[in-house]
Amino acid sequence: MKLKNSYFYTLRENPNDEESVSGQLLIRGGYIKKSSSGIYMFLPLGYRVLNNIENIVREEMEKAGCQELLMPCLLPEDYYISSGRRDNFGSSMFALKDRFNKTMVLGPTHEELFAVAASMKIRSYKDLPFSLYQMQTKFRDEPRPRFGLIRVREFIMKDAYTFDLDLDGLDVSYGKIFQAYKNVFDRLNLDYKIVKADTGVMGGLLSEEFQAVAPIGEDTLVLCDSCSYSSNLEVSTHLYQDDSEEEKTMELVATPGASSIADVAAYLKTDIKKTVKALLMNVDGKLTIFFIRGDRDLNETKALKLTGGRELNFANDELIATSNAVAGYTGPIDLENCNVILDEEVLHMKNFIVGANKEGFHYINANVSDLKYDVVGDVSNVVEGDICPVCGGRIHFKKGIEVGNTFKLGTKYSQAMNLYYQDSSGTQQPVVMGSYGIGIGRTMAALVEQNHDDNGIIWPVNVAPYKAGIVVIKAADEEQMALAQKLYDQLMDAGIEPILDDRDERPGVKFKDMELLGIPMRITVGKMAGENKVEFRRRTDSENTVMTAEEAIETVKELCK
RNA sequence: CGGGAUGUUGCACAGCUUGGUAGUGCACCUGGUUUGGGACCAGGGGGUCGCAGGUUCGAAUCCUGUCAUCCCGACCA
Repeated sequence: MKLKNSYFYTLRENPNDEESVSGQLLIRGGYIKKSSSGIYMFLPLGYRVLNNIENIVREEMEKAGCQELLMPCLLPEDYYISSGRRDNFGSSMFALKDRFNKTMVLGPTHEELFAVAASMKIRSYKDLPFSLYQMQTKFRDEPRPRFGLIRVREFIMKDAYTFDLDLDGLDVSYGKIFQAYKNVFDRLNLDYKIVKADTGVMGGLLSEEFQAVAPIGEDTLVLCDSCSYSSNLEVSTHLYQDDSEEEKTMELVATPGASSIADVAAYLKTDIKKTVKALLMNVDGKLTIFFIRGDRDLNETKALKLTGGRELNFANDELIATSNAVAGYTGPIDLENCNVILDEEVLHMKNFIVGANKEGFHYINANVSDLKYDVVGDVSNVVEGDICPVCGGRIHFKKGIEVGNTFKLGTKYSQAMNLYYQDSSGTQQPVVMGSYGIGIGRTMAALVEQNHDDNGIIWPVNVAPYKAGIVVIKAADEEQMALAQKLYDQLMDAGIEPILDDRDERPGVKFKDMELLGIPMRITVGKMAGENKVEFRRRTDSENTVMTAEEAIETVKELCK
């Protein structure tokens, strides 16, 4: 691409409405442009990067034996009603009416439709296994899109689906795609972790996430210092430490004005870890009170799973008033008319402090035998320094961007969508499915988050929109232009399309743009053009290397391998 | 959906408190001087001040409503 007469622009300043580095750099480099909240144009450069990532994903999927197809985006909502997911997605699904007043939706993910496609092929056990995938635009009406391409409402996802006879078959198919995903992210040179995760709205038996490590990530990855334990915070567990104190007798003490757990601990001059706090929640309209150690947070995913609830919010005063709980002083001693849930960790605590259900009072030296509760379960979040559930090492956190996700779905969708096969004994059996996604745009953003400096993006060679850039110092100089053109032609012949900056700009502008864009290799054609000499430098280098034009071509070819 | 903020030319912003001819930097056009890390000088083009009402002789500025965008939270593959 020659910059003169090409669609190309860069911005010198950061956009005022973008916080993430990846969003800022991609916008400034003219890769993407926001069209509305969470919806972006992929401009020529951005589209090339997107295609490069897609092609790597495509190659690995094909290698794993997956076949590509293309599903529609616009679907009757009936598919999701059949699977029972219409309500799960709720308002995060874009819906519209067609001219016959039929409700259509924009697909947020396509398990249902793939099950329909699979049903065309599957009659007997001899038809299995196989797998399908597509690169396609997905729509999710996120409550709060943010961070450039990281959380958006319209995005391209590579989604794949496997169809198997049984769980053993699923394990094999799952393993193949899982390996393909590792290959993809390894090839992209992404710093990533694979973590166990909640199955969420997808349902099923197992979910694992591929998380690009980045401070801006919205997921918390729980990792062990000494083993390979890795898990999303939403499903992480830890080993409990038993308090070795002798049990004492519970005692009522006045704690005037101390209604927050931090106040209570300070007032009684105790470690906050010796306190048990109450979280008064509304689970599907029922007052549910969770008791967890004072320094921990409630984990909503676990809480909902344990209670079997669908929606969890803080309880309002009206709901609290239906019980004898006293906000700020709630304790699991004598609660009535509510569901009382004790975090499992409390069973390992001794002589702790709890609310007395009496304004201005707490109990000290409480023990589990003093408590009245309905259910015990793990409902709290792990914190850094907790004990690894696998090896006993210490836990630490990292932030991650979820770029890929794999699910063992089991038979949830095949049963809902009537996808059965006949086994060798002639009986109908539900097909066992798996589902697998990679966010292409999100992966692009994650790469920028991990690969940039003060001057701009630093693309890995295999996703860069152009692998090499030729900067002509003086475009009006015929000798320089002729050599630049020669380099351009030879790289084109080698199948490596470069950028040729033939604009009538000052050198500084050209260098800055090349760096902002993140072009991995730069060849500068300047004063030494008459001697057939150029300067070469990689985006990560701080110095130029002088070499002949031929050497420069060879170096580019070498680094592109 | 709650809380906060912001909408002024392609981009980034000032002006608003205290109403009176629409500003600055970058980008763009013309001319000149420059020419190896975002040049300089001179001249120039481009804006229904998000939108709709209202107050006023007069509104970018004050009031009401509305829309959009961002941030925190809720929510979320």
